[in-house]
Amino acid sequence: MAIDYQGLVTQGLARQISEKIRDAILEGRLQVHERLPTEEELAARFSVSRPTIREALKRLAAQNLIRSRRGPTGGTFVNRPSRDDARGLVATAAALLVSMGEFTLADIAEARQQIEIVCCGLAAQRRTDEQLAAMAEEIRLQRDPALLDADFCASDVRFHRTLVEAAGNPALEFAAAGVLDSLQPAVNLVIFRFRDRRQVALQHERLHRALEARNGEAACAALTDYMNALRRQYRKAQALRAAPVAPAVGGVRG
Amino acid sequence: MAIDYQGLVTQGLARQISEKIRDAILEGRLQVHERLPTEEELAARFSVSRPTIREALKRLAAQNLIRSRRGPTGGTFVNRPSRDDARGLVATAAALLVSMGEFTLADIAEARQQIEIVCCGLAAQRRTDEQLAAMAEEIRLQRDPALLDADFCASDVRFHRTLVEAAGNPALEFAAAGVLDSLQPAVNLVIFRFRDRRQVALQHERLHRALEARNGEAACAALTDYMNALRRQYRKAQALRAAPVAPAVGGVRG
DNA sequence: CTCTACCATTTGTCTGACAAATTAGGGAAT
DNA sequence: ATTCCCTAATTTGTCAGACAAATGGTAGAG
Repeated sequence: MAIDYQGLVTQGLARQISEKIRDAILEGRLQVHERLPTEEELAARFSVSRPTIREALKRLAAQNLIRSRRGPTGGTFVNRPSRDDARGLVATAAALLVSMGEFTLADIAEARQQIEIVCCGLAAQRRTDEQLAAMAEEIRLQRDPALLDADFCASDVRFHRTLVEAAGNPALEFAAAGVLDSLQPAVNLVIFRFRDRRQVALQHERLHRALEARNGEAACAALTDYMNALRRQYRKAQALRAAPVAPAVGGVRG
Repeated sequence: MAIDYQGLVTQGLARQISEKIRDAILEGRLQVHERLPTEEELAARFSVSRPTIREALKRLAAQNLIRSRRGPTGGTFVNRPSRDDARGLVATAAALLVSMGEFTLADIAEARQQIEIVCCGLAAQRRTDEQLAAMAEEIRLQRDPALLDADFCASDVRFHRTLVEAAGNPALEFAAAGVLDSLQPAVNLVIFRFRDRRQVALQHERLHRALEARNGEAACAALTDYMNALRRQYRKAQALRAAPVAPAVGGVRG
């Protein structure tokens, strides 16, 4: 392969430029909060026009890699990527894959169960009192009969996110982000009609007590029961969707 | 909160437009492979200029949500998001977080161990012969003394990715993508000098045999030993970095 | 010394234009 | 009649210049 021919320039200037800058950030040649040259200067450096530079910067802005401000002290700055930003990116990607049917609900439920079981073991050792209190607060919320279904689901997500957080491992939290923030709502949307909210709150409380006592095995058992119940309800929902005698399930498409 | 004041238009037109289109895709109002209007028509619809539309489209292109082609049958099309694209996004985000020091190496190692242990149990039941063969091939590669360190690490990553794949759960695979594709190379870069390659290949083979026999517990045990050894070597590397008597570790910054 | 008004700088957006790519269709040659 | 090539049309990619909006600094007035 002695062929290069000057690097195949047929891929779009903006794309190449954005990748150059992205690599510079990833490799640390551009420090966080460092201000990069003005758009005009960048255009001169790369020998392209300003709109092209702007398109390249937009690509990076879409990934939250840079931020821009107007004014004399303004300009384009390298962003410190926050965990929440990363979580959002992962959640979006996961949501897309779900909506395209790349995952089955059974896949999602299983992945969630396995990851959360891991978290239960770790959280039993490492949970803080604050995290315990946050879980208790969600349980209290979930007991409110006036709570809307959507809010109940949101509370459910927050509860389980707190569980993962209580495992005290940011890397694990990152890995779980996609499954929790995006996949669980998908599950909820399908089957929340069939979920007994009091039962859910009860199981949550059982889990909470186990973590309070730092009893990892009890926590795992509680979670397993919870997930098994969820799976039963999911199968029930699936059966009804397969043979929809009564329009019990509201159509997803409005 | 009776305040809205027409929705705060101070966020950038391109951003708003890209979010509108993104939501349309996520909610299924735009089908995959559907062609959306030409840039000119979009500009007219949104009452903005074409560069603004282009900036919005660039943001979406950066997320692989759309693709563009020139020509009469060209235009902008909705992309079917592939798992590899998603994996790439997650890996990039993870790499960024690692380079910013959001995760410690201990976090990463633990997350990897926990997730892979889960996969071991599932893979013992579900692994296909093809996956088994792929693992064997990697082991054969890893036994080659002429293999470069970088290639050895790459083979290591592929081996473990196959393990996750053998668990037969796409959602779990997605969750593990960040930890495997991006975090493990980071680990390898730090400590690969200290890893006994024959030892690694041996442990891999032990894992391979356990999966071949569909023995989940043996697979978990093999992986645990492997990860514990890795952790020991990591601590050794860390100690050397803390007190660098000899320049055994090449600087990362060249 | 403090506050206000102006100003310079930088990004955000617009207008208009041309270049490049790619397909459709017509015309010519076999 | 069929096949090949060439031209034209359409759409994105890039460029150039300009003005608007925001924002922080600074000079001047009280």
